[in-house]
Amino acid sequence: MSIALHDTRQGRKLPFEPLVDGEVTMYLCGPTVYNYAHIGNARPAVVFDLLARLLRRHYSLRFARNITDVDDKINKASVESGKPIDEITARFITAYNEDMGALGVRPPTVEPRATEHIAEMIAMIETLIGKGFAYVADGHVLFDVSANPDYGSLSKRNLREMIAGSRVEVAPYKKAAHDFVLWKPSTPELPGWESPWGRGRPGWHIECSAMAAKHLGTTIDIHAGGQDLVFPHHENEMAQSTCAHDGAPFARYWLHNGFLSIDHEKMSKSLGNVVLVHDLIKSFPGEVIRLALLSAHYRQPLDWSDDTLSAARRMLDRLYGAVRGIDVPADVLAAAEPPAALVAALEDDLNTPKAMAEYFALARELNKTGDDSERVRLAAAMYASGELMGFLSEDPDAWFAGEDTGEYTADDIKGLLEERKTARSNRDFQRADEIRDTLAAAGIQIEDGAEGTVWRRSAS
RNA sequence: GGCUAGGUGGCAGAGUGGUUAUGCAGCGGCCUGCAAAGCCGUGGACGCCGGUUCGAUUCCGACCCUAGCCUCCA
Repeated sequence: MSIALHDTRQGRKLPFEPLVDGEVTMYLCGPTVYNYAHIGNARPAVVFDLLARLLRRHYSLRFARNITDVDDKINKASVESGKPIDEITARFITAYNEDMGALGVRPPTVEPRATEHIAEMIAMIETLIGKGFAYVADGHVLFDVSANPDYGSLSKRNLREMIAGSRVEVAPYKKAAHDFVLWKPSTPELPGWESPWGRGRPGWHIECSAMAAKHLGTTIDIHAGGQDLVFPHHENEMAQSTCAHDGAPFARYWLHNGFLSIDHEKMSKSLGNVVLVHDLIKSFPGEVIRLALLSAHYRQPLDWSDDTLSAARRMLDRLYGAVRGIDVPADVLAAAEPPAALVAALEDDLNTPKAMAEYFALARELNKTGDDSERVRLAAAMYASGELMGFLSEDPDAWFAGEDTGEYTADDIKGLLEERKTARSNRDFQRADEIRDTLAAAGIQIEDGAEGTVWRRSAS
């Protein structure tokens, strides 16, 4: 077993070795809870859930995914909706976990909330001030980027370029344009906590540094997130943590997933093309959305369109079709393993397209063989692969039955198929075909197999 | 303007210095009462221009194009 991961900082694929033998720590930047998660938010959750599943095959994994529940966007949402902040954050934390759960994302080991770690943030800020990496100015505490020569090594940019490219007005209390806020004052109506610098709230980056240190330790193995977080968020986290911890490395491997676009456009409120997972799961099985998100390699850009989902649906139909009608005893299932080639593909920097190709190869092998014990063995491997990747969690018949549209219930269909069976045995093919056509018109396809007739609702 | 990734067959999307990706769609066949599903076979590709090489889609350089970041953003 050897896992290789692409590290953003070094810009290449590296063999993965945890700091402590047999144990892995991983931190993923989670949601800011002011709205429902969109499909772009879901990509890192799904991708790194898959990585977590893979890592757990070999290691004891401690996986933290934070919740940002103090943020100016939340404050804004509160003002706009007239609802208290607690109500908003509670609602969207629940919604996030439900939505991600529908996509097969398993809960992380810990899900720390920013508001429950204010003391740790204040302590870390005090440490940074004490060591000369931060300064107090006009009620704010700022990180002094110039005190950290390593700044820019993650996002591969240097200070001169950043200053030249800066389009932001520099706040008057900053010593330098690129210094960023660790703590800022709050007005009475805004959420705030008492601190050595007065009542205020944390800056955008310190929460992750504080929570990662508390729950995973000074040096973590894997830090993951979306590509757009590389700068400034992760660069700043790395600077804070490294400086607070006397130069101890913050994250040993930095993983970033590529951006998701919608019909070749950036997803944005102004374009009105934001796709919410909350809405999508009303129309599509979670596994279809999950596969759509995993259909491209995680570091590649992914363009989302109607075709993405229908293609994923057809792929899953093929997988479910292969295992349909095969009873796998529980003990066989428990002992089953995914094919080595599939695992190897995932262990090679999460090569999901390659893994899917191996998955289909397994399905083909299963479809080909007529040997019953072999079919059971291969079906068990199909399910074991599904367990690893987050697919085939449904009963195949239920999968193909889909959502009951109300036109024909499963019992109605069963009755019609009985009638058709009789007609066929009487060689009354006209009546048999009539029934088939009737069902087809309602979106129900039937398949006559050696073991009888099965049916499926075709994708809407 | 700077930084970082990309540009692969009808579509999606891996990968490789010379030999099949895979899925969907197409075509031919098998199976079927006919279909469907499945199986077998099959056509079709590596942005452009140079260079290295016996040989490049794969390595190097220039160019063109696209995306992300440089500002809250997964």
